[in-house]
Amino acid sequence: MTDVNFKDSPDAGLGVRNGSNVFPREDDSEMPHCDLIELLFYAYRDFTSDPDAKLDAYGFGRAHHRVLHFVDRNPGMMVTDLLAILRITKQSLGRVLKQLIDSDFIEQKPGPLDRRQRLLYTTESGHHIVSALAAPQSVRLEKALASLPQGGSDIVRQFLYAMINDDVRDEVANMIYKTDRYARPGQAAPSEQK
Amino acid sequence: MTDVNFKDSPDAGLGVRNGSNVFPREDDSEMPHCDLIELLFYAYRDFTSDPDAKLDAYGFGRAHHRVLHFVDRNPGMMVTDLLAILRITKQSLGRVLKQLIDSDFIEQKPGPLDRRQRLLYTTESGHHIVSALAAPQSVRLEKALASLPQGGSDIVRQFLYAMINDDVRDEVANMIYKTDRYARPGQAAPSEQK
DNA sequence: AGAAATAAGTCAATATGACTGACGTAAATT
DNA sequence: AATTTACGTCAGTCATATTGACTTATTTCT
Repeated sequence: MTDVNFKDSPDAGLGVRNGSNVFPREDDSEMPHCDLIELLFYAYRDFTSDPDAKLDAYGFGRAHHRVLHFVDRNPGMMVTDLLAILRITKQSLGRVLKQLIDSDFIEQKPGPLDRRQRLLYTTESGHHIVSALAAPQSVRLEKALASLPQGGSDIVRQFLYAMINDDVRDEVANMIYKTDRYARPGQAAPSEQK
Repeated sequence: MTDVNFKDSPDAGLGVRNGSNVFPREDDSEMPHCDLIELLFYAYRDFTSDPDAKLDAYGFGRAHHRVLHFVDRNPGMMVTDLLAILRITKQSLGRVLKQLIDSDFIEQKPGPLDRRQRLLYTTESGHHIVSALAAPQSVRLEKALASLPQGGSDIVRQFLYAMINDDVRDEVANMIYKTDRYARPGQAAPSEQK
């Protein structure tokens, strides 16, 4: 049923699944790294499928997930920042963000220094849903990393990092690897939310 | 302008970008592997952005890219196989596939053994567009892999492979790592197309 | 031979996530 | 005082996906 129907191919399974050297390179002459292009597709397809079922229960989609995730990890972030990360327009974000605010998963507070800003925070229930959505992804990652030899997870980090556009790489690293309890100087931590 | 506005954070840059041990783990207590979740998002975002500009020129979207890619790599594949790979419905595929056939990038031939089938092949122009779309992605991958230590690319392959759902992992490996010149026994190779 | 399953396609209606362009408002910066 | 920035909104559109029902041809099963 989930049979993709290529197993009767004369060369099916050639060189694959044979101990430690799992992936010999195929002929690269015409399309180098084609296997990685496809592996990325499949890996991401299944990785993102994890939270989808849970999202349905709330009537949300992947767009909501992304917003929830980044707001949760960067409490007090500006709408503009979120737009730059997601690479979408204000209008596209608008509907999704409104739904999340209306359903009390995300909260907006005026910026204490710049009152034009409406800084974003997850509510308690927002934080919970983020954890619930991340859980299956964490499990999948944990299993995948566990299958690697020593130091494998650092290699994977390096690889993914190197795949990001050069011009935003540093910004991204700052976003990911910071102590995010106090995103901006003089700003309230999420735990201080009313 | 592309400033994501978190660099004035007191801890900006903490521990990041310092030589070989580029990525120390942050506090994992609340959300393990959160950094990898985000790295995957950013890496895939930029990876898929490469072909998007070129696709626009043809009036196509990512859906067309996916179809073109998999048909090109699996000449003579069935529509049903494509649906299983892309995890979309027949109706969703229908429109995209029709456009690709109408614009002469994909060709359908009745299956010689089972005449219900309409096996899919890329035309010459279809094959060319696939190469053009893959080129920037190959370059990005090449650079990313070059930045890794010895054996890094195999680790990455292993990781991505392990991220795929267990139940389809073998099928996927067969699809990726086969000699795809003769996808089915007794079937014409793409080079034999009229 | 007849029934059931499969491969492919189609119709209609709908949802989601994205887009462009224009406009408004408040607040900060120059 | 003028400009820029942060945010929001209105209106219209497009691409990609969905569900459900139905048709046609062909193969397979009993």
